[in-house]
Amino acid sequence: MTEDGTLPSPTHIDVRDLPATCELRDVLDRVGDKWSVLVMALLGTGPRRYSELRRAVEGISQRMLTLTLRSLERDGLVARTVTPTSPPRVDYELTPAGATLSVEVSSLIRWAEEHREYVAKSRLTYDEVAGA
Amino acid sequence: MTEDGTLPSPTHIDVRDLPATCELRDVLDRVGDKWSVLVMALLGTGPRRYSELRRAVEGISQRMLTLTLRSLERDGLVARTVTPTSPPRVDYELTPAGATLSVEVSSLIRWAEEHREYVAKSRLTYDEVAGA
DNA sequence: CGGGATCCTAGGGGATACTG
DNA sequence: CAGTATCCCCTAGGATCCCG
Repeated sequence: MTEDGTLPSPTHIDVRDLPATCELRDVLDRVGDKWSVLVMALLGTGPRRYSELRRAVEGISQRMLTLTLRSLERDGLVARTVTPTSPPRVDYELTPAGATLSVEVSSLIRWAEEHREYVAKSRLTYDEVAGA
Repeated sequence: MTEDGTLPSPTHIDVRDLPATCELRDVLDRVGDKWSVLVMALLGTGPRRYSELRRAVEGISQRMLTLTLRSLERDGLVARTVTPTSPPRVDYELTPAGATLSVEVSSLIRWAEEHREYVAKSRLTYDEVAGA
């Protein structure tokens, strides 16, 4: 809340744990969204063209890829470079700030890879107990 | 890569970078969702009761808190303990696997905190140029 | 090739009310 | 206290077509 700089009411508990939850949210939303994390991780390995990203992220629609890239660009995490050849060529690469995020995101993906089976198993067990 | 329009090396791109994108997705979705990351981070500092979480995560609806906790439990990341006193008491804590994720998630939050201003500034600049 | 503009639908998620 | 159940809105996001 409090966009004007005034601090939120000091009466609440959480602030020590999660300072400025609300304001963090929209930064985290970028990380949290469906595609950004994949795109960031990919760009972490080097610049990519639009079409490369489209093929690499497999399953993303051109609309969402564009939207994702725009948001990332807007947030200063990705830089867009247009080379007006014909056909046109557009490259995307991480900014320095983007690179630092990419590191975090990549370790998140690593976590997901390492725990994929565990999670799958947990779900089966849970559903089994609850379901039937 | 290639300065002209020709393709770089053949179909090399994604798989080694993002193996099994599709299957990773539903694990990442848990991280990516709006509330899980906050809840995980909070639980990373110790067990919490339902009502504590509700107040701490401030802004979450009881519905979403329950849903979030259920998913996390289902994924084997959070353990639920009911103490049938009256009034009833329910505690949530991270499982060992959950704890490892909590670490990742927390560093993500730290990133968000550290770059909040940068992101905000970037957005202003971008919007300004775009002429919104 | 790299997008913008449109249309449209599933389901994420808030508000509110009820229960053991 | 710790949920469950309903209603309902809204927008994330896929599909499609077009354009420089």
